[in-house]
Amino acid sequence: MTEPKKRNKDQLKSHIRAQNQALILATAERVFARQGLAKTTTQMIADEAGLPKANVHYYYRSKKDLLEAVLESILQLWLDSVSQFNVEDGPKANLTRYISQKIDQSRINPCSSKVFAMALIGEEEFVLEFLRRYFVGQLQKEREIIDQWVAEGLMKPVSVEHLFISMWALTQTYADFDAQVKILLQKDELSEADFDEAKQFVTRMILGTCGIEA
Amino acid sequence: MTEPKKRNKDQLKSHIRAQNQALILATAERVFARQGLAKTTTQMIADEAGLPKANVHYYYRSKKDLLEAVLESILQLWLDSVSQFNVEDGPKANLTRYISQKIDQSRINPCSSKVFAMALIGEEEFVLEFLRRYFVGQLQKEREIIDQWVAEGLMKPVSVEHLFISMWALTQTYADFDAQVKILLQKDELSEADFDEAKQFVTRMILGTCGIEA
DNA sequence: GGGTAATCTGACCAAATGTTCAGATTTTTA
DNA sequence: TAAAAATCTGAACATTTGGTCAGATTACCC
Repeated sequence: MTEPKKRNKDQLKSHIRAQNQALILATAERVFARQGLAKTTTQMIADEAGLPKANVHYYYRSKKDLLEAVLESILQLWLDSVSQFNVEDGPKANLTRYISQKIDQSRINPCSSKVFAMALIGEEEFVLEFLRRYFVGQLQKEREIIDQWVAEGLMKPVSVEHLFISMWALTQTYADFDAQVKILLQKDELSEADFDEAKQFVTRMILGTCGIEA
Repeated sequence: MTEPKKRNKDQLKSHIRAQNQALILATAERVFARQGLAKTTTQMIADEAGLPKANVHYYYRSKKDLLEAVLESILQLWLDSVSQFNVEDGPKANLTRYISQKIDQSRINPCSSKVFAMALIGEEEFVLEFLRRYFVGQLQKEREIIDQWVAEGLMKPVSVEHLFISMWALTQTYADFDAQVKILLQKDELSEADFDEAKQFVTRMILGTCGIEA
């Protein structure tokens, strides 16, 4: 069966499973990002992973299952690597760190970013459900913190929703639409320096909007 | 043949052709935006247009041809409706107008915006070629104008590339990732008022970055 | 109204693709 | 080491899909 019962409680013994699943997930993410979600075939993923197609289907029953597993790993990665706001450090440090972490993510793992964007623009129910479950509550927390900062005179009042929409748009555009960015910047590949410039530009923009001195 | 010789010089007489092509293009754009480029089948487009599939293929030899025709019409629309910078009016009026026009476009024709974004994220050669041919030169013109404004002390010096990347990201996110925006704003549909708010927010942000008083 | 060009369309086809499955092979357990 | 569980895989299948085509129908011109 595709979901075999563990022989005993120590499921770590099944390292073959973990290893192959990781290989398939990483490969699938890359192929999805390069080819687009619908254009990608299980055959492509299998070939690139060096496995027969039937073996891929042994671990992931359907293409949809595989895509959702990829999306889940992407979302998990993000939850792990973007830290939340903490009131004490104030708006400047928090916003700067948030933007820096988001852009680092886009640079270090552009495939993740692109697959997520593709799923979002294609309105995949899986990611919409995640956003509904996670982001709405998250935004509420952030709103409270920002309100507090505003009350303390640490920043100007701004629309929290539009602020986050803007930060997402600005930080992800460099990964998601890298083809466009590369053409505008007239570069074959984006260097770390380009991302650092982007980081500075976006940070200055956001801090300025919040009335925070740079 | 698919490319029939016009019977006489007055090709306007062939209104059937023009009419059906327009119907197919408009329908295709809608379906592409809703389903994604690869998931869309010529059958879907035909059904939604109320035509047999073979009739669609009579006007557009292949799916790729049809997609490119759609993209071309989208790009043409944009060239027509976003006016260029003119030095005399100064940075504030120009930037404000540019942002306003871009967001209006996203609101009035969300399908166009989304199809373009899908093609861009999928790195369709057709749009990349357009960007190379058109945008690079366009950016050069805009850079000269902005340099002039900076020299006249009308605005702070900024990276023109990042400025335009930012304006594109900010103005299009409301159409391209409307699903995400709707969830964050907790609305079923975005109203004109939402877009106006976005317009103000983005404008304030960009003007601030350029050191222009609001 | 007759002839020609243009348009339309049902039927068909070849290729691609997601998925299944039976049996071979390997790994783990007892 | 033998049984059992897990993993692997070539081959096959059903469906979908882009695209074709011959013949019917309609529009247009003289």
